[in-house]
Amino acid sequence: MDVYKRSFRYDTSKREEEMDVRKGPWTEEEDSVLKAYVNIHGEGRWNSVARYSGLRRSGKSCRLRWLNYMRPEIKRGNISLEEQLLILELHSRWGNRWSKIAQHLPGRTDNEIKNYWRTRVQKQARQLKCDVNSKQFKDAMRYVWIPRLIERIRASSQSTSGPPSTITSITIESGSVQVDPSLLPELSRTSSGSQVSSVTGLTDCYNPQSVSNYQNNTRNGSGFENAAAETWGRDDVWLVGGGESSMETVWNEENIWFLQQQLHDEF
DNA sequence: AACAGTCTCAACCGCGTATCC
DNA sequence: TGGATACGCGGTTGAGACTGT
Repeated sequence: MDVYKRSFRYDTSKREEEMDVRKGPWTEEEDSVLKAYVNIHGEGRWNSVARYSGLRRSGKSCRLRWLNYMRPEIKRGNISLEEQLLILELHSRWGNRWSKIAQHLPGRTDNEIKNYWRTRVQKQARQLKCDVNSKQFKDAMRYVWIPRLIERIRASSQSTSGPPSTITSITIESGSVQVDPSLLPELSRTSSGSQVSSVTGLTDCYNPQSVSNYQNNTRNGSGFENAAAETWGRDDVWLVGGGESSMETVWNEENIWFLQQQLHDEF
């Protein structure tokens, strides 16, 4: 990569040109300089950080490095099932508002969530040969992926007594998953004002009968949806193996092939 | 072991908005 | 009020890691 390539933007880039700003991966030394500076002066005023810390980096670069990598509360490691569930739900509500979504996942950055979406979710859409924004894919998420995630969250919370989730909107207690209704209004519509809605009810929303009801209530069910309703209600169809990630479990090859058939019968 | 293809994620870019003077 | 500057967001890129042949 050309780490010294120049930008011709007017504002900060103009200054960057003048001061020979460094680009590319950060070194440990740069990290410690940034950390020391932020510890003393606090976050914000990133151009000042760049100017006075001695780093030959742009303010933007300093900000990004701090927010996405160096903040002490940054959480590392795989996105948990609860986090996946929340990302799917919040994305269905807000779309690509990554920073807004990230606000509800403590320790996760917008960049991380964006990467997760692009690498995992969009990949599934590609495999299904449909657009990630298409109704078909959204239905697949809503009626297959999300219910399976909920099922797995419940199963894992029953089988382990590990530390509670750090996600404030979803908590797991004695085998049931509690979801903050303010974040999932669509799913909590039936909870009549209680502070949390149990996913026992949420799962019910996704059983085959409910899917069928949904179809009747919206439009005459298509072949895709009818077949999906019949298939997605059956756990054994989607559970292959045991230890893999929830996505691989749900989107095994056989089922992707099946969904592809159903999706393209529609066209 | 070597190579090719794929995946992951840190970092960059451009643009829109907020703030300052 | 308007221009300059700073900040934040979403989209994109590409190097390195990983996986399959």
